[in-house]
Amino acid sequence: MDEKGRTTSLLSEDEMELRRGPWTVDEDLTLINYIATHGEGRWNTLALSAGLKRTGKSCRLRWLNYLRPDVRRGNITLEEQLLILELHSRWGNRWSKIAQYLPGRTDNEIKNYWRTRVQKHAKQLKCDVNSKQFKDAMRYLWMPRLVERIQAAATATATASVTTNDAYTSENNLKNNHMEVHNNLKEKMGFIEPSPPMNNDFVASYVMQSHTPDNSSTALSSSDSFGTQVSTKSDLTDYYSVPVSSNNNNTATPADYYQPSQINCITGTPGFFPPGLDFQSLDPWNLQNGDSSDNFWNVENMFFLEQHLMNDNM
DNA sequence: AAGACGCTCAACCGCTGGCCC
DNA sequence: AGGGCCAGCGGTTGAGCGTCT
Repeated sequence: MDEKGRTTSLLSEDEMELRRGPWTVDEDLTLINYIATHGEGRWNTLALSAGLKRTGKSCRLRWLNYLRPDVRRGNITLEEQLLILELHSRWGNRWSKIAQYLPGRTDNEIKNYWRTRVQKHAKQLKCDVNSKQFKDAMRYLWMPRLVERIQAAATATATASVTTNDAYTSENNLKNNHMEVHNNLKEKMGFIEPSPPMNNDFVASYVMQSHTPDNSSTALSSSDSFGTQVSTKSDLTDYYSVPVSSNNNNTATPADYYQPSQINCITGTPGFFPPGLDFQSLDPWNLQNGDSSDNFWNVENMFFLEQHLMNDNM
């Protein structure tokens, strides 16, 4: 018998009477205590040594997705949603890769978010989640709207912080967290941003890229930037190397996203938006209420998107 | 009140690639 | 070189819960 724990292979699952299904509190405590003492790794032997009648796989999953102390619980934030949408547009279903850029979130959680929220909307629109139409809708409607909501929330919090030190501290912590996420992203990509925005730079980068026509021909003009193909480093460099205009203090007006001419310029897709459609009159979002991106899929937007998809399919 | 339905998410399954012997 | 084991990944399932009718 070698030191790699091959003793586990000598026992069938039946012989070990392995448990399946939901974990009990006792099992959780056993696993936590064992890892606290001995550390992670060698999951099959860990399961045996800890006296858990679980497969190593099951132990690993329970630990990584639930018991790990740095696992973040709670709703996916707007910033996280934006990041997920963006990263998924670049890497496709590479959940673990995407999860690397959302500290504390697991690949399982992101995958579930995608399947339950994003794919649901695609289904409602009767289109494939991987179709160009849906991806366009995501990038040109959903994501810009997320940016707007994030900025609105930041503005509201900043205003409140004038009178509340605690709120100020909290906001700073939030910003620092986002900065950390984004800096981590840049660091991993080996990209040096030329002129970092002052505020939430990840969000700001969206604003700047969409306000920079020159850039539209690179990162945004083609459906190639969606797809499931793995993005190259140069793709990302293009994405972040947006010439920073005079507006580097994150005060760009998100409403610009909704101007048809600009969007057509960006997409290079004539007819994507109906001529004369006043996007600014489409304000389905309630900035004061709710926190869910689901708000986007209200009657007006659904109608508009369905119309677009129908036209596109004809 | 209760059954149907839909949603969420923890957990499982099957596969793959890497490592070790 | 080839077999066996392991960790990790993406896809899928199903229990639990809330909402609707």
